[in-house]
Amino acid sequence: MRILVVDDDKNLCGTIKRGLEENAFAVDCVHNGDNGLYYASSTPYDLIILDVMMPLKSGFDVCRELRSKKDDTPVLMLTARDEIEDRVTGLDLGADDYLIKPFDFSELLARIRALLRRKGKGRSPKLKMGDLSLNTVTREVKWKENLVELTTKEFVILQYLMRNPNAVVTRSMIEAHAWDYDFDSISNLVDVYIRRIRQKIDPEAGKKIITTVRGAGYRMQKG
Amino acid sequence: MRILVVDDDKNLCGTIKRGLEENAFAVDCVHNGDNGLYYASSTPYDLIILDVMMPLKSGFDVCRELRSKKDDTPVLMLTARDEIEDRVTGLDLGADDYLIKPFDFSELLARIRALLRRKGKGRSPKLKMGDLSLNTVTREVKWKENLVELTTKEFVILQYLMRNPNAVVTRSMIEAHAWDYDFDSISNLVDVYIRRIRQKIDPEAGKKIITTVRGAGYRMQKG
DNA sequence: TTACCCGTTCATGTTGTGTTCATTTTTAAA
DNA sequence: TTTAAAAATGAACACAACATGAACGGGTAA
Repeated sequence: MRILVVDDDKNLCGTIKRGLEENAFAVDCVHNGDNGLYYASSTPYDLIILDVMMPLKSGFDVCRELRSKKDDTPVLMLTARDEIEDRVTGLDLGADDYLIKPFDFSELLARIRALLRRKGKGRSPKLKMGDLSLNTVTREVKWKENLVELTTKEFVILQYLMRNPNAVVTRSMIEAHAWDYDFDSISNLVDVYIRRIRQKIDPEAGKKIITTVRGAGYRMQKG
Repeated sequence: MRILVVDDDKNLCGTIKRGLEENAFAVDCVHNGDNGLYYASSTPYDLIILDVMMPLKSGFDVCRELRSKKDDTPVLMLTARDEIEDRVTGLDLGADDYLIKPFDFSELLARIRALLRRKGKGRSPKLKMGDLSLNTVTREVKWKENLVELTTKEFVILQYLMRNPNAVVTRSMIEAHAWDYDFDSISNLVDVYIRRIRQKIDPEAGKKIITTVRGAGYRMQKG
């Protein structure tokens, strides 16, 4: 899950980024509206967090321009308290939800999850494929009742694969979802991670759980 | 457990805040109805203490607006003796309990505990995980029948972990629940506390009781 | 005042993860 | 069968994340 944070308050950006990364999101931060628009249109994000009050180009402006480009990425607006009446404006412009600053982080997280679910991106916290199950809340992965210990990156990648059952998931897709904006693509990082995930789930059956589609990517079959 | 106190009497607020913090609650204070509403709607509290008599917006007003927003956070009303007849009004508006000023602090505490229990937030006063047990009322923590002496903050954090068995609890989550509203997040305070708790429970087995989930946070396994 | 406790910060040590790279194995096409 | 590209593999390294010990300072009690 990739999230773009657009806020001129670098401090707040940092806090949000850290918190979200703890929750297995990949986060990019930019500090003005123009960069926000640029990032948003050049990369597929699952959600965009937009501060309303920014110099030069406001969150409203960014949101309006996004929607006029038929970009329907979920947008969560951050507004200061005395801008509350702007809420209506924001929602009119196509924002999906708003949050009043200062806010509690768990509240932000809850709203993000709700939005992703609503947009069909997040779905259930429990994923299951055959003998393999994954719980995004407890961060537990089980293979035939045995707990599988995965690192953060491994967990993110497996989760992404499981959210796309039966589909071929290309390396670039995995890279785009699991890493930040700037990623040097000429590397076999994804291969290495797939190997490790397979190994940890089951040293023998691993290759059957995540199959290789030569020339394209990887695939997990449902059932 | 986070509590919001709304009372225009700053002195009383301070007293309540201090008393509750000594009993392992995290407390925010605001001094008028508008701010109360704002805080209540932007942050998830476990309980709200509302003074009835406040200039501009009364406790009744705040309570009414809260409930009309489908917010069912437990509300404890504080009323002066000569406003007793207002009791009915308050309860009608959705307050859960009331207390007559001046009151005894232990009485306040008892009612808060009762409310939290009733609303299922406090759940059982006794938490248990393997050889470790924690009693929220007596504030006792036992490890294999041995009493463990924890400071307030240590107790709050351990309690929070134990209320979330098996789940990964991130640093941001711990910070949000154990500290007041504004917390400078770039610090290793949580790490230090975890270390102390582990040490006090059992210098050797500590790391097994509270496990580290690298890149995410900490976890306590049930069973 | 002095002494003490607790919450907090800081500097330093330790370890696991993310990443790179070189080499071997598999696969599909010539 | 041969060959080249794609993928798998194992090992090594760097650094960020975490662990740890010590010290500071404000508040409280003796």
